[in-house]
Amino acid sequence: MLRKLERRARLGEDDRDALLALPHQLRQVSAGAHIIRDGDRPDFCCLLLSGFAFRHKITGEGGRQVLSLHLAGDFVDLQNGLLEVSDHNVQMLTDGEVAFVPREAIKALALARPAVGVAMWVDTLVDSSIFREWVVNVGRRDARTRICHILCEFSLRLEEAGLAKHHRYELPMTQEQLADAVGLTSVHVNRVLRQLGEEGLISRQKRSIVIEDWARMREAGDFNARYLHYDTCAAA
Amino acid sequence: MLRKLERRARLGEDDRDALLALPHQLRQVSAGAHIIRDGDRPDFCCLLLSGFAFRHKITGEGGRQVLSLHLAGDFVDLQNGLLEVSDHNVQMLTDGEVAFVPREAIKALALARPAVGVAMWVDTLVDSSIFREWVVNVGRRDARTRICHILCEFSLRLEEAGLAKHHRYELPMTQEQLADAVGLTSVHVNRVLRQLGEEGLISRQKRSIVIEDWARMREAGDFNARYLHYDTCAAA
DNA sequence: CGGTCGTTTGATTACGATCAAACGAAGTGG
DNA sequence: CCACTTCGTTTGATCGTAATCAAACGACCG
Repeated sequence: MLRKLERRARLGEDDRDALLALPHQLRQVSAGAHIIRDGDRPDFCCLLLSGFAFRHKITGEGGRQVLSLHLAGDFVDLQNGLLEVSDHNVQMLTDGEVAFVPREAIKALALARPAVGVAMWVDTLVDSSIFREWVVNVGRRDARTRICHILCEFSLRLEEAGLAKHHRYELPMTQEQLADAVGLTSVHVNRVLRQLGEEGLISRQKRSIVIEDWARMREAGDFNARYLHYDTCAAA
Repeated sequence: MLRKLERRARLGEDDRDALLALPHQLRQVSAGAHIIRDGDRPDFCCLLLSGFAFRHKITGEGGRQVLSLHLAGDFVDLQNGLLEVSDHNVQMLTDGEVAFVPREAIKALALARPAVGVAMWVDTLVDSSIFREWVVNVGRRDARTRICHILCEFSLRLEEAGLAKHHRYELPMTQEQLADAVGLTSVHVNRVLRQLGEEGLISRQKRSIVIEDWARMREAGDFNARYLHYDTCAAA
């Protein structure tokens, strides 16, 4: 779980020990469970140990916008270590296990061990980059392109986490949740998915997705993995 | 210019001195000048001293999505201090002055003075929060709501920076750029602006905007300033 | 004085939303 | 074990918001 952070900055032995020594409380949570709600003043931030989680916001009209998907190993809400009040919801997508780490411990760690602080910072910067790409996705791409794009992103991220191979994976969300991630209705998402299947770009049964033609899919989704910053490591 | 950072974390005298001692190169830049391009490997990050800047991405189809607006005093591209390659463009909206600070100096400062590192981290976390709100804005709100929302955001941010008063300000961008920020066409933005004027929510002449009825505007824009995190200060 | 850029207005089109309904799978309870 | 509910998926028909295409206007600039 801290393999991710280590990729983000060069950490010493002590740094790693300090991370592992973080006080925390483990909890089993089931699908749909709320971890944090918009407006809360949480006194912890949460590290996802297994399962999937997502962040989202609800508009005044009742619309939901999914903001991000989180995999096992993600520090889902590092923001909450430093910002006073949460500006969005965090909810479980599947059953899973979460470690709750006190805010103060995170802050203290960042101050006491700057290398760890920088690693966590980089982690949130990559999150930020993904948000930017999502702004582009929902703001300036048509339905088909949006969906192809997000399917590409999921494929790479799941593969990177060892949860997928050969562009074949289990979609960790319903079509309705997917729709809320790309700013469309579930009805339209369903139609586009069918069409992508007919065109031979993907095949699927239930939630299982196979990207049959990565090159065409990349093209169709206007996808460039640069924003995932897989190559970045802030050497200390 | 470092007033902003000081609001984000308690800094000591030494910390402030270290910030002011950052090596940098001043440059006058004119409207439209590119500061960083998508795909660059910059060796600096830039602090905006005067004028306005914005970040944006271009899709494969040629569409532009504006990602953020930056005011004098903003560390526009702190990401570039730590991420290897830029995932978006940064461009000047108006003439202005920019200080270029070497990447390595930023990294070194974050490691040597953790309190400053945390302050910069918090700054990027707030940026992140704004990106999330923009995802919601373009993903799940209709044209009218989007535009009201962004006009509210600009009003507060400009006022906070001392560049506006009583919900009256000079819009730092053209309607076309505004359209690219909210994921609409400039034609439609223009129509909505006219309509908002007719309804008495705003009045305007050229770029000058007055929000005539803040309460109704907030309502119309589904606007809640929480995501700007003005109250947040990570005490050391 | 033309030329460019940004704004404004009109007419038409189209993409995706909405409304509606059926279906299958999984889970619940009698 | 089967009726029944619930949830997610699928398909069809219609509607509406914002895009597109087109053109005129005003301001500023060289």
